[in-house]
Amino acid sequence: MGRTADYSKESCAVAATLEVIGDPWTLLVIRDAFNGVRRFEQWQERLGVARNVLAARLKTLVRHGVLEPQAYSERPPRHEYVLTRKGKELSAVLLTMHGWGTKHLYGEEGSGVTFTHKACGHELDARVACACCGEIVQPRDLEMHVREGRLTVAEVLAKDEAA
Amino acid sequence: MGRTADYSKESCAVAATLEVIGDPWTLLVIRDAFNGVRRFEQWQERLGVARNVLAARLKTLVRHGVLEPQAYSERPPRHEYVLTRKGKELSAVLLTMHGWGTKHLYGEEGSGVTFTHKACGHELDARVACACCGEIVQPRDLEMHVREGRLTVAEVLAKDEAA
DNA sequence: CAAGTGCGTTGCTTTTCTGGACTGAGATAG
DNA sequence: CTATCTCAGTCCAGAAAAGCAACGCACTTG
Repeated sequence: MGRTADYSKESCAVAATLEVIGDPWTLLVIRDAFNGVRRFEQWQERLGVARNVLAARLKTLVRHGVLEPQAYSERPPRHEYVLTRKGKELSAVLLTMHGWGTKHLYGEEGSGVTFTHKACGHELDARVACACCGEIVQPRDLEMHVREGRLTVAEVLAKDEAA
Repeated sequence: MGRTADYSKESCAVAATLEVIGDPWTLLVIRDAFNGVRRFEQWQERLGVARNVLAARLKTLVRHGVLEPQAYSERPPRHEYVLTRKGKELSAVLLTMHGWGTKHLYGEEGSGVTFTHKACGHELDARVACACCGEIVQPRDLEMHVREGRLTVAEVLAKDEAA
């Protein structure tokens, strides 16, 4: 494609997140990472994504600390990519997308991918809860606010890559 | 850009969802919709997105039933776009992205956009909960499964547009 | 020493975005 | 009753990014 979309002048956590995981394929790379994929060839084969694009995605995910390269062989020098804690916490995004797609696109039968909640053993139906009061958040309970004078996405991402 | 990425052969609710909201700008269009934006010119001005791209995005969001055109003037004939129920439920995705970006990209001070949970009056810190047992879902509690023989994303989206 | 594996890079084509000008129906102003 | 303004787009040239396929390189295996 040409993903020229540039959200960097915004000053919003959603826009900043999109700057990290908003490229085409990126979220599917992460999804597969949750399913145990760790190596270039595995992603390439499963997704059918172009090799140069995959290489670019892996590079930026590492740059942003979502994936971490880990050597699994000295000779020949080979490494695999594992999810960092930061990366694992993207499961929240994956789960809500999965939930929405299951409810509104796939029907009852569900899609070819499911998540199990090991704590209770059931297939997970994800809801968003408020960390403060614990209630399930309904769209009508939301109010969005905009504040001025915050760091732009560009500034925030520069810091993020430095870290 | 050139978003040529084609997930349609996949058979996964995440991929299907990406096919609807995975285009650049789309999620920011929806974010602004939650903030009360309803008209072409408003989105265009706020986001600075190219007009043709915005027109294309609005069209596909309508096609997928995320936005609904609603006349607000007969003469001249003008309409605005309002979120459907399906669209409002994308708040879950927005909230988890916002949460991740706030935690991992912006720090304590937060970004320029916040959500308030009207039920408890606090700034919302979104968590993913299991609808079945009510527990907050930790990444480590997840297990992903792949099943065969499900509808492909292409098939599901064709149905969705028909509906 | 020939072929294979894992992980990319390089080059060329195609698709999509960007930016800006332009259109068209109607409202508003003088 | 012509001239400008608003809204909601469309159109077009050019740039940026993805798609595809071939090649490179460092080792290993037969």
